[in-house]
Amino acid sequence: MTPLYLKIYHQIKSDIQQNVYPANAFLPSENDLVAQFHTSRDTIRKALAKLDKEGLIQKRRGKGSQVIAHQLRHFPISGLTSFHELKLLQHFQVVTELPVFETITVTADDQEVTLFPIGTPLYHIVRVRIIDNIHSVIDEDYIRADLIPDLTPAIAKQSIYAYIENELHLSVAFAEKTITAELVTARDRDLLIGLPTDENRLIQVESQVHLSDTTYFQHTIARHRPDQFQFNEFARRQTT
Amino acid sequence: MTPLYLKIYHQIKSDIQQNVYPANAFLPSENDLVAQFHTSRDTIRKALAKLDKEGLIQKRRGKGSQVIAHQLRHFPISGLTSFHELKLLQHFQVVTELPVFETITVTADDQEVTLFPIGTPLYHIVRVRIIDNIHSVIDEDYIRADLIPDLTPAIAKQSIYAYIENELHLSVAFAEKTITAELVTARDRDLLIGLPTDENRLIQVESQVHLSDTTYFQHTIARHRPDQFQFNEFARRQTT
DNA sequence: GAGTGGTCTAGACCACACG
DNA sequence: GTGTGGTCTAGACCACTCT
Repeated sequence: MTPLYLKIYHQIKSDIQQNVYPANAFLPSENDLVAQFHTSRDTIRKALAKLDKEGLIQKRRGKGSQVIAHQLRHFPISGLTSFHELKLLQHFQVVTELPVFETITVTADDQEVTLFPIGTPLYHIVRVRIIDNIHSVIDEDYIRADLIPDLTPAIAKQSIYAYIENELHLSVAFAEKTITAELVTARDRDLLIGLPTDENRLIQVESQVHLSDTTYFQHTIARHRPDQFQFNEFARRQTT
Repeated sequence: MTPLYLKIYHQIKSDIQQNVYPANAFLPSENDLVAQFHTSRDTIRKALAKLDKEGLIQKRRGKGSQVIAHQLRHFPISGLTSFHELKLLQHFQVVTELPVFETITVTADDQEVTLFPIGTPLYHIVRVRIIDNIHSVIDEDYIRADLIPDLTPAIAKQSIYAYIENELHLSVAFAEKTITAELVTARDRDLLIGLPTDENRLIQVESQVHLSDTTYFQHTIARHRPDQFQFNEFARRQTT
């Protein structure tokens, strides 16, 4: 059963996108929405809080909730959305290659890279994403094999997250991400066919991903061809 | 007057950082906290929601609120925090140069770059940040001069945000950010003294910043030396 | 003064985890 | 069953904006 506040959130979000509430217009007041949806103010406020967090509206005391006019029609790449889901939103032709699919056990050497304890059984998966015929990204994954069993190359070529969430019914909760610019290695040049020779760095997005019971189950290193990389974010000023 | 839920948030956050609640431990239940702080459950839940959003705790239905053990002791560079504030958190020696400080009026050419309408009066400010003796960042700002009057080079060398918020009492609300890797220009080489010649790109963080009445007042382009760039983020999986 | 969103209260029922 | 967090209600008072 979907919570009521989420239904209201989706309704209002849809109305914003359909221009029922155009950019810079004000939504009905919270009291009006209470009457309109036959619910309590707290429920309305939860729906509006979610719209606010995502950057669709700006709330102002004494005035109302105003629809934000976005400069760039961005879909945030932020917020832990997987590659597969991202590509569905867009209309790119994507081919995935799978140069590495193996199971390993963490050694002292691996430990520093993966941040998993020695002895942990892992899947080690390397995928190359070819987007509209350009070798764009190298995705390297280390995934705990005891928690995520029976991974197959077929699943890796589709969506690992869909398998984790829909088949295993595990809940992915949060990740710590770090974006840096790293020097190109010989292996990078092997995998990213067509990378111009004067490019000396790739943009790296490194993530440690955790389940909702806070167990750390996945380490991902995505290395992007620099001219194909873009990261968008909607950020609110901290209130502290 | 600070709202009660923020006081409770700060108290619990401090307790987490002081290891009163160590990593992986559970906080007292919401009902216990209600008794402890002599308040209502909703107020406690607001405080916990803020801790959850910032990645300090993970809430789990039927179990409790667990302190997240962070792999990297990160302070998120995310969330619209200004350069000046960031540097205060750390202990770097920072020198700011000010090669450009001028007022301009937007022309047809500028419009595409700044996204401001033709005729808008702007401050155009370029700052170079030298961190621990390394020329690390070029900050280029376009700021609406009608909204943010009387800017001076002295203010630009300190913190423009402190001036906006503490002197003008305006409220910075949100920004749209885009991170890309851009080709180095001749001007970049002039300003970023010491940039290695084999580096062909800078990491660019472009932001459109808005006030709480949603007016767009600042366009910022920060270009980082690639070996000095790092961007950290705590991201939760979208519930949609 | 009227209307707006921000905070706070006190209570209810539900879904889930665990013994 | 007991305890946990998740949702929802109905009401109150406050701070702010605008006329």
